[in-house]
Amino acid sequence: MRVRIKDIAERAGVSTGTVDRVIHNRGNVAPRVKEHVEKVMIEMGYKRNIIASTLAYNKVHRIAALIFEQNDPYWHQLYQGIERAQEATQHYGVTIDAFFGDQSDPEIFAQLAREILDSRPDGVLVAPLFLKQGIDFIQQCHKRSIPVAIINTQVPKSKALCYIGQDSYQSGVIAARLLNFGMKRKATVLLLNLDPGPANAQHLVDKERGFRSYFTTIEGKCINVISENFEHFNDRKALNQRFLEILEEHPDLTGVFVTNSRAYKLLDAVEQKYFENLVIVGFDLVSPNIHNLKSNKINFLINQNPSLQGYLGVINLVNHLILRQEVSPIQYLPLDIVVRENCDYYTRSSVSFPSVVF
Amino acid sequence: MRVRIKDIAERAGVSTGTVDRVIHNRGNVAPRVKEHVEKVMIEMGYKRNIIASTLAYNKVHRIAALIFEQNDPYWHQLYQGIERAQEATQHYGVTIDAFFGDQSDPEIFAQLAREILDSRPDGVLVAPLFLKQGIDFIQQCHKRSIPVAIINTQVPKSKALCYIGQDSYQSGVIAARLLNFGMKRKATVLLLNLDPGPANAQHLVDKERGFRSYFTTIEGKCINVISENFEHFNDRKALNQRFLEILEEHPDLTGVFVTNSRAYKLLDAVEQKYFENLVIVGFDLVSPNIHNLKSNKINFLINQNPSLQGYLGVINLVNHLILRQEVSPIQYLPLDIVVRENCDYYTRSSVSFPSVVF
DNA sequence: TTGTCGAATGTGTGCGCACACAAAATGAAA
DNA sequence: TTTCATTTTGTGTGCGCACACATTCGACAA
Repeated sequence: MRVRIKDIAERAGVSTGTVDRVIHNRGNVAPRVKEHVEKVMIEMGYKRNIIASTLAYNKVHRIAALIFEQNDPYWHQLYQGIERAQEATQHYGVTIDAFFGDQSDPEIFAQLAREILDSRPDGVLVAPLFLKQGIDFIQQCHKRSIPVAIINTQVPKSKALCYIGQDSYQSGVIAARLLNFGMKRKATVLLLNLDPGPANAQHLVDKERGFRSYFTTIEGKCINVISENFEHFNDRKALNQRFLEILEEHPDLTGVFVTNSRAYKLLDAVEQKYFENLVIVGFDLVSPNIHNLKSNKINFLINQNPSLQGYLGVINLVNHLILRQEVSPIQYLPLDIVVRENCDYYTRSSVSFPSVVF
Repeated sequence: MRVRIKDIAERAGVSTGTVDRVIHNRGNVAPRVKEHVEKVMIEMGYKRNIIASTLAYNKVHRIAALIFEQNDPYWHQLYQGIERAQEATQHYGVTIDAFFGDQSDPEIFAQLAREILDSRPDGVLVAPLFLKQGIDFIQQCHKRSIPVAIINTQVPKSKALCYIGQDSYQSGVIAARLLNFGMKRKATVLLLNLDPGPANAQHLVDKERGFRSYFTTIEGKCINVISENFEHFNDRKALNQRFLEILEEHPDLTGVFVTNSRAYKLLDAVEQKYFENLVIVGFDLVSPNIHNLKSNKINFLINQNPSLQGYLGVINLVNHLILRQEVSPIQYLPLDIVVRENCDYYTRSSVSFPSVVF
């Protein structure tokens, strides 16, 4: 049988109230008594019964999540992870409010951040897509002693509780390694940002650094890395035109690395025949990408596991807030290499989320 | 606020005792009353408060785990996962007894199985390495209404609660795909079982089937697949000799697929120079393998994630026993492709096991 | 009508803990 | 010494549920 407060109290010759005060550091305990009780607790190996504790607290913990539009498949997956965590933690009195920003509008992000701060949540989960506004928000939370779990985009030197996501630099390295597999001695590879641009998005910069660095280390090959930012990724005509220009400029192009989940946009915009000799590496198991992976148009996808990011973000907040556990500040998720043959096992959600807390 | 039994009772005009009887199907409730209470429960969206329920049950759930020697790195990792699950679920009154078998002795397995049955556990976790003895054990548990979670080795048509592990067939396919990357038009590949043999181990058979099937589907290549069982994998001299024989026989050998976690045994036994033009694919992130991966001697490892198997096995039993959740009968873990560049992210255990149940 | 027996229903207690409140001890001032 | 404020310690209640036990009801026979 586990040791209870009552057992400690008996052995120490005090009441349960006193033991309670010692455990919670409520003060008003004679120093000598406190010391003694602490000794007995260690001796008997007391561990708080989280079940009973949670029940007695009878408190609601509100977590606010600042993420992005649900109609983007990537963010939708992330939100699903959060919902799963919500289910898993509801018994502990956790409620989650999600706020959905706009990927192309930092101002909306800042506005939502203000709303969240006004609502005084117990914990915050944030994807700080915009570096400046993100840092500011995290700072404000820190000032109010609200723990913050960061996902998706790592913010250096932040005062957050933890970061959960990938090592962007290394994901660039992996992408390079994958492109390198079938590559000739001399070739050109394209790094393509289908994104508003790396100006305010550090992870794109990191990916490029990792990508380029890999090609400088390999021996016996001479790879020319070119990079391109293409902001209006929904304009298929323009994207098609630009890509054909690049192809013409670089007839030895053998690989394309799309730095986010939008590889499918490229494949949608440009005629199939141009890809026949190209290796394509992209990110994320969103359905249009999976479709292209299965029909051999995309060769590799790197899984960022957004749903796990959302799930673990919440779980870590709960671990901190309720279970009062140590939370490790940087939790890099694996860089899953996904090909046609192992794709299905990553998309089944039944496994990745254990239905159990602690 | 969540709906409580008390709320249901009030609204239905009965006592909490009656509601309790309805919830637990204890009988002795007038049919009309039962129906009414059920209706009110649905109306108000009642959900059992697992925290309070667990506390009130005040029951110890004993889980027995039948696994294998701890001094093998693979099984050691699996045991670590079980220990982690033990920590995570101790608050729910779960205790775990581990029984360690011998990989080369089915009789010990059977003996331990008997011991476990005698101890009348509430749930069983088993790695049925030996098909016959495994099926028998699962059968016996079923007869005694003890739920069984199977890990590591899938047992077809078993009456177990669930299987958690890899799809062996598909892992063979992936291995073939990985060997195929750098492969010439015409070549020989070796499938090597460093194991007592596939006689009683279905997963080895499945892996070979998957492996061979891949090479029959690819076009434009002519790959010769040879397979070899080598039981005395600890006899370095013999292993070296046999491997050199194979090399001599097949000068066009370009790839080796070691079907379990013992790829490092081959590299230990044979001189390095013979591997220079060989692609090696193995299983599992055990430290001698990782070492060889980092020094580029092993090219790919497929991660079977034994620790996650152990962890999820326990978690699923808990989900079934305590949380009374539906458990999906087949839970294939991803076939992680591990190379030098993403290896580290798989070996960090901080992430894969969320510290939270439900 | 009363008594009986089984079914139906209600009540009370404890699980281990958090916290409010009551009680006792201490110590300083009168 | 008494008084009173302050610190220290003890007690009781509730969190939501499971379950044992107490009570009431209803049908039927005597």
